[in-house]
Amino acid sequence: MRSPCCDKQGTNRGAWSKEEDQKLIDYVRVHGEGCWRALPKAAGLLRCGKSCRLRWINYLRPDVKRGNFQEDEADLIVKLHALLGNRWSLIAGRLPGRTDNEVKNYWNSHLRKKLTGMGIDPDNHRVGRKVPLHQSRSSNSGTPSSDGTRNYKNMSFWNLNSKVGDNRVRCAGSGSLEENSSGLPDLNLDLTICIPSSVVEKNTANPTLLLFR
DNA sequence: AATTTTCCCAACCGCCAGGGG
DNA sequence: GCCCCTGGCGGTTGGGAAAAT
Repeated sequence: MRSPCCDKQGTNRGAWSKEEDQKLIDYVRVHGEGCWRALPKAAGLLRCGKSCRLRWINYLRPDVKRGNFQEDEADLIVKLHALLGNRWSLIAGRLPGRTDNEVKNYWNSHLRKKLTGMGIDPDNHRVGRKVPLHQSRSSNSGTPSSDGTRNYKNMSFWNLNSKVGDNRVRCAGSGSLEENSSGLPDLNLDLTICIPSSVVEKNTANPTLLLFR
């Protein structure tokens, strides 16, 4: 049994107060990010290091973009999710100022419903049929290695070059996912934003394009 | 206006990978 | 090669806000 990341006794939990936020901001400004385990004590916070890291990354970091998602951001998330699955950190990495938590929440609360309402299975991005997720967690979250463990680090070959606002999101690799064991065809996604809606309308035979009407 | 239900999101939890000793 | 520690990730939850009754 692994020991907890910190001593839960005597640590604050739940929502952060303004004072706590300020202490964390002040500390990181002076000392920079890192060494999260030691940070709470050094910064005078009664928080676990993990909690500090999360608070900083998801909320306090100066480059965090807050507010509603733009339409092109939502489109990009859907496209990247079709390609990468629940790889929120990778998806967020293509959305400047957005965090994985934010993307994940937005997906679960908005985009999932939106797709479902359009008759698209949000798990596999296909129209009108539910494909068994025999791979469980790994089925939509990365490329499982042969031993069943996640193998994210090997994903660099995707070499995605997205640029929100540049109308350009392209997978530099083959752009397709290999056929899986269920015999389903490749998604073959070309991640190009802002396809003229008139063009998309004519391509309803392509399920992936349905997403972006 | 009061109560209940639903929705959203910040925060937590557990697991995993990588690095160092 | 093994163990421990830390950072990072994705799934889940709890509580407040908003909407519905």
